[in-house]
Amino acid sequence: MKITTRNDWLVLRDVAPFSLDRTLKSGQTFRWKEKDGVFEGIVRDTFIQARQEGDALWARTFPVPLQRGLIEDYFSLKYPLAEAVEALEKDGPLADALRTHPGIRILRQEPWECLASFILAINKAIPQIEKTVAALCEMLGEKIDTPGGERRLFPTVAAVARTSEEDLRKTKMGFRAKYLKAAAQRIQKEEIVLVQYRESTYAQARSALMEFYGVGPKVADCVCLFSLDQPEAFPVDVWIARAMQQLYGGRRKMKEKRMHTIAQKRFGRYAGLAQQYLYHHARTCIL
DNA sequence: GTCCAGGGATTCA
DNA sequence: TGAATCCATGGA
Repeated sequence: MKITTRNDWLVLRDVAPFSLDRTLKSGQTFRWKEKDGVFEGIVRDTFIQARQEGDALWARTFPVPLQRGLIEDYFSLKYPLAEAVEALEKDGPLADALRTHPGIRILRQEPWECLASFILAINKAIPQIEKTVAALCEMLGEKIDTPGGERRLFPTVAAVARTSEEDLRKTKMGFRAKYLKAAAQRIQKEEIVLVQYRESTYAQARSALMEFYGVGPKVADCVCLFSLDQPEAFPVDVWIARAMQQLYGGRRKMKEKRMHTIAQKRFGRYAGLAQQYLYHHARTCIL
């Protein structure tokens, strides 16, 4: 990867394999918006505009320009994706998904935003999740000025913790409000630092997350995979369950426990990546 | 009106 | 242990 600048744009060349579009639309994150091929989003305190031209990723950041490290880190551009895909392609049933949707990478998100977002995602459809997350940010996020207008950061733990369940529910999060508030209050009270689980084993990180009220195996796995450097995490939602049943299940109904066993055995340290391709494939093609 | 969604807690057998 | 049931909400 070679990086140059054009005015305040960063140009990251030779990022292949990488698809900005598929990566941001594969259900990992809920705040990015696209117009005319330009994606706009907020990562931590930074507003980002990004577009892809072939094997080059163009990006600019506000208010601090040229945040090359942030871009490389968030999009996992240094992750050896070609090597991972080559290994996964040896698994026959997975080959279609890998070939049909090249360039999906696992984002490296901020853990609190990731945890909160996937609590809000419980038993919701993606457009609804996006609306609720947007409403929550609008209600509680800090304002920042950007060239695209005024935007808001994702709300802090403290901001959520001090908001009543009744007010949280104004964002249409429903029964998830008590889960979200409980998580924020516990993090604050016990001074939990979520990024510490980047240094833990997958099993430790997963079980620690499941101690949060309202966080089960699926939400814990999403947070492990999308924010805590736990690549073997394998979130099983309804789409993954269907895909696993169809590709690896045969006649009898496969239980969730077995799906995790299969993922670990067949995909190992690439399980999370395999899951992301299966998820996108299930939603766009096979089911 | 009915079913479903990047599920989890609770209740019941 | 494991299988129903309830939970809010909006789109299809």
